[in-house]
Amino acid sequence: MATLPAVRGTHDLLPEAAAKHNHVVATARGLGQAYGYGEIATPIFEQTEVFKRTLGDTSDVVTKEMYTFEDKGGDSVTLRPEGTAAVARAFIAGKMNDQLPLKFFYHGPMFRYERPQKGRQRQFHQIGIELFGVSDPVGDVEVIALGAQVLEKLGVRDWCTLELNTLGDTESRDAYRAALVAYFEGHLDKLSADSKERLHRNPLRILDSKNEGDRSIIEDAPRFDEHLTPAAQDFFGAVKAGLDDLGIAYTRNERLVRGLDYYCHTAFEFTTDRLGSQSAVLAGGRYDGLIGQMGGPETPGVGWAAGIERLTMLAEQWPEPPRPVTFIPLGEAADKALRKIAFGLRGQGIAIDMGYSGNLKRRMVRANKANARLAVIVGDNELAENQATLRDMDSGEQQTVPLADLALHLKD
RNA sequence: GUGCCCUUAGCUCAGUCGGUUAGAGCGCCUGGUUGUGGUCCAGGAGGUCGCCGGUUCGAACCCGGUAGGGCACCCCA
Repeated sequence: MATLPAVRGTHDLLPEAAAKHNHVVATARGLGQAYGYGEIATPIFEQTEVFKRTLGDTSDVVTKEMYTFEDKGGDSVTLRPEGTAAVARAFIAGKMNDQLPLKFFYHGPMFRYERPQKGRQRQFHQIGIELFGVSDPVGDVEVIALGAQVLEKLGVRDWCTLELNTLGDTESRDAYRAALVAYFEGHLDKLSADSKERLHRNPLRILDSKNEGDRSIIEDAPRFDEHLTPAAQDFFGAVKAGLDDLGIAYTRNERLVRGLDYYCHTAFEFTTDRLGSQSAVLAGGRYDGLIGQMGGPETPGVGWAAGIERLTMLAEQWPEPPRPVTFIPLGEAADKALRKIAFGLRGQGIAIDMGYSGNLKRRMVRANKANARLAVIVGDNELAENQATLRDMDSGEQQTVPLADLALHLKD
C-alpha cells in the first residue's frame, strides 16, 4: 500500500509546532482584547465573487493562485487566500454599519496555489486585525501600534523594521499614476517585460521592481510626495506624528506600494532580513474603498495580517510547557486506585501523566520524558497503608504522604 | 509559471577514478540496578541509498524522467 503524503505545500502541525502556533494566536488575541478587538471567525471558503471583486480580476492572487472549484450545487467557491475580504463580507452581510466603529481580530488558514518555499506554503496561517469606521489617522496609528506590540510580545520586534509609506487619497493617486505612466512611457524600451506589463495594470507596482534595469529608471521617476494633495500630506503627517508620540520607529519606504485601487493613505510592513526572500512579517494599510467596492456602505477601514509560520520561524523564546505529575502504579490494585485519583485531579485541571504499562523503571523513564515535576509511586507496600511515595524529579528527594492528602501536595 | 541546487537509518549528516556484508552522532531497544529517571558503561535493532527507467560484468556514486525540498525571480504573510 502506497503511503499517503500530505498535499504539496501543506504540513501537519505536530504538538510542539501546534503549541507555537497557539502561542502566537493567543498573544495576538490577548493584545487585541486589550485594544478592544473582538474575535471573528469567518468561513474558510467563500463565493469566488468575494475575492474577485476585492482583489480584482487581474491580480496574480485571483488569476493564478486561488483554490477555486465548483461545489455540488454548481456554485463557484474559493478557499480564502486572505482574510480582509471575508471579514468585510461578514460586516456587510451582518449589516453592522450602525455599530461603527468595529474592531475585529481573526486567525486561521489561508490558501494560495503558489510554489512552496521557506516561509511560503499553500496552506498557511495568519493572524490579522481590521478596524472599520475610523477615517481619522488615529486609527492607522492604533493598528500599527497593536502590530508592533504583538511583535514585541513575541520577542521578534528587534529583527523587524517598520517600513511606512502613503498612497495618498484618490486625487493624489490619480495624479501620480498619470505622471508615472507618462514618465515610464518615455523609457519603454528600457523597461523589463514584467514592468511593461504592469505599466497599465498597476503602474505603482513598477516602483518595487527588483529588476536592475528598472531600478535605474525608477531612480529618476517622479516622486509621490510631489503629487500628494495637502489633505493627504496632513493625513500622513498625523500618522507619523502619532507613531512618534508612541516612540514607534519607522523608516520611510517610498517604494512600498499596494496595487489595488481601494488601498489609500497608509501602507506599512514590518520586514525582516532573517527569512530569505520572504521579508514581510506583518503588513497592512488603509483600505477606505474596499467595503464600498464590495457593495456595502462606504466605510473606511484599516488593518493588517501576519503569517504565523513566519512569526514562528522568527521567534526564539517560547513559554515553558506546564510540567505534569506522573502517576506510577505498581500492580493492578494500585493502577485502579491511582486512576481514580487521577480522574478527580485531572477534572480540577491538574496535569497528570499516567502510562498504560511497564515496570517502575520504564515508568520513571516516562516521567522523565514528560518533564514531570513529581512522580507519585504507589505499590502494594504503599497501598496497604493508604500512602504514596512522592518523588521530586529535580532533586530526587522522596517522602511518604497519605493518599488522602495527595491533592494538597500536588497543587501548584 | 521560469532558472539553479539538493534528496543516504526516526533526526542531523559522512561516504566519487562506479567494485566484496553502506558508516557516525543523536534518538530508540536491552542489560549493568528482582520497586526508581535524567549521568556513565556494555550490547542491539533500524537503510529496496526519494521513486521509475537507462548505461555497465558491476551503480548510493554516471545518464534521463518523475516526486519532494531549498534558493532566486514572480507574487506575497
